[in-house]
Amino acid sequence: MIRVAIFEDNKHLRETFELLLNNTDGFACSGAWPDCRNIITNLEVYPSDIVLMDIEMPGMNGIEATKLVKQHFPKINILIQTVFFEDEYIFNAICAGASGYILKSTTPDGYIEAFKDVQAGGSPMTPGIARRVLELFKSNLQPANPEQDYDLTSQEKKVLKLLVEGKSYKLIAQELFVSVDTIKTHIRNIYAKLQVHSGTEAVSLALRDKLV
Amino acid sequence: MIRVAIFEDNKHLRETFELLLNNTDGFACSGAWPDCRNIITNLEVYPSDIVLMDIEMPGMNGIEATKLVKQHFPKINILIQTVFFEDEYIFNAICAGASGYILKSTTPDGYIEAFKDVQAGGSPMTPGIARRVLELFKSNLQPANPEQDYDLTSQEKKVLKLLVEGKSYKLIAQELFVSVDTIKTHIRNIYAKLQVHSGTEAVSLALRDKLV
DNA sequence: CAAACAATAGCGAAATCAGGTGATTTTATA
DNA sequence: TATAAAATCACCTGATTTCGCTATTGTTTG
Repeated sequence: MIRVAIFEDNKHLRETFELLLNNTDGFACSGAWPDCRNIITNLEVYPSDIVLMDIEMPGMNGIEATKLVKQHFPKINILIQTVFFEDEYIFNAICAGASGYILKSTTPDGYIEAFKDVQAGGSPMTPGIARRVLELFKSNLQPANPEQDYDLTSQEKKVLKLLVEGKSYKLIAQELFVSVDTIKTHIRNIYAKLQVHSGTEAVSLALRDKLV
Repeated sequence: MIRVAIFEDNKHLRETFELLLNNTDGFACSGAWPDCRNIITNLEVYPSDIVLMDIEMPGMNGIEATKLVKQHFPKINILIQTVFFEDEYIFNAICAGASGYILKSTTPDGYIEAFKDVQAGGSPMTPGIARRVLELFKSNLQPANPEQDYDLTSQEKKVLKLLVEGKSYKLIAQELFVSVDTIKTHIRNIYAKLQVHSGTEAVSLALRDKLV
């Protein structure tokens, strides 16, 4: 029996969900509330496997509530439903720990499917949402610079790595068993190749372009 | 009419897809190949809206092929299908520009649905895959350190930001319209708060913990 | 083999930085 | 309005860094 708690401010929708769940084999509605006041207490009193969460609600919004629930009940899967398509919402919902994100246009069967998917460890998503997630993923993850190699030699890479770790010339020299003057030479060459003029600049560039 | 090109090394599957597409209203199979040799030429000769791409294929694998196709035909949507559930594959497929990622267990109707979703600008995903994407998203995007604030004041943050940009004390002073000695003081305080002893260390930490 | 490159090393000078100490003014907030 | 926190500035010292030039020793490669 999969227990689903509903947080949805629209009375009609809320009651529809409740009815749908209680009339579907294998499902039960563990509770339905119009807002997230006392959400933690409510979920303590009415144990649930899944929370269906509306984003736009009076008082605390669904994303804040998601964070809160995840803190107190990490095992509960939270399915976000909304009419909003905004990247901002999607992004925040994911970061808050949502296990799924569906649009409100979904059919009753669609909801039941989504609940089953969530319970099985999946993350149902409207394809349109999924596309946004992929785009967000790409734009946030790929640091633009694919093929900037700067032609650093292996020794130069080692030196740069140690520089990134905040080591001084002297320490780097010790670590690589060479003289400080050699490190000076290497760093001079690194600066020339990266077109920078200070350690901080080099470190910045190295981290941004993933040279280390 | 949605034109779908198939790249799938399994002969039986390939022919099944061809049949399915040619017998579904609104769809046509623009071509079916067992590998990605001459994929660009093939797609030039047989224009397509969607490519259904297997990952595991002899010769060039589906992810490499996806990259290639996206380079030449940015408008073609590529639907990856695979039996693999590996994060590595999912990650690379997304970065390569795939518009969807479904498991091979999908039903014929499921494929048609997926094609429609892709054509409508969505990214159909098996819920299990979607979960992996969300996890990847969270782990790759949130760099571990949510609660390290270091209590930097707003001016200190500005200074740190400029330091990260590789500016010297003198330049930072000019930019903030204060004296170099003030900048020195700020940087001394920043170092104390971050527990570091050099600019490179501070920049490293700032970038890693997203303080800027 | 000669040329190019990588890695090593040195010297010197000017600039910059890291730290210590102390102090004043502004701003926020209880 | 009193107090704390933030922001400002100064002076000093020693250490470190940046950058100029030069040079030797291997290694690779056309």
